[in-house]
Amino acid sequence: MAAVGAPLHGPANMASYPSHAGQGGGSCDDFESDQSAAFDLSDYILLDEGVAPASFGQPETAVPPTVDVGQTSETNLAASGSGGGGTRRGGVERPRTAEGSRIAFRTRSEVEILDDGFKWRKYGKKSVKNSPNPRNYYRCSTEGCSVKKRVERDKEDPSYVITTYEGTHNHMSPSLVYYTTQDSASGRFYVAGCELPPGSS
DNA sequence: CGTGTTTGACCTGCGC
DNA sequence: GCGCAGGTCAAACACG
Repeated sequence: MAAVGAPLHGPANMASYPSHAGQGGGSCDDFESDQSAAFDLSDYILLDEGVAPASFGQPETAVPPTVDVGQTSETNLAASGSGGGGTRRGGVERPRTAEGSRIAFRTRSEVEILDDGFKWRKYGKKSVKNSPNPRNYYRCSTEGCSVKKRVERDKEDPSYVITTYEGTHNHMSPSLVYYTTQDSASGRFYVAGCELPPGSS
């Protein structure tokens, strides 16, 4: 079964993964107000075996290995090309390291650009066969960070945006640094709270 | 002028 | 071996 998370709003428990514009302010109230911007995180799907993204805030033991995304009725993400060839990706399939962990989110949003606090640089746009909507390719613009994400609208419900993250940030989100903590043992980042610590403003 | 976006071309892998 | 499809590159362009 696919690791489809329960419907979520404003991923306060997802340190560096999708949220929405306006998060720069960084507070619970912001998440509430985000909803007015037509953002609703509906599903999250782990596409790849391996550790959860460091900033995802979950021990990797809690992460189901190798998820069959194709089982997700509305989110045939990796299966978008599985009709004839499974995940036939272009030549650049990279080794599955921690950098190669992938996770997809399905969010309801009017805008495709979900500001997760990181700075992304668009490097490509491609129309995909099984979807009338083009797929956009972004790369984390932080130097030394090779995290990528693909953004496309749900072919079945264009009101949903499917965002696929690939890789793990090796740095903190500029907008989340205020309320996350780093585990000294693993070096991973966890959400410490939803409010800015005193004196951080 | 610097930064980011757009867009067509190119590369690579897979199915037939 | 060929064609198709996805992913990436890079030059041109737009904007602040």
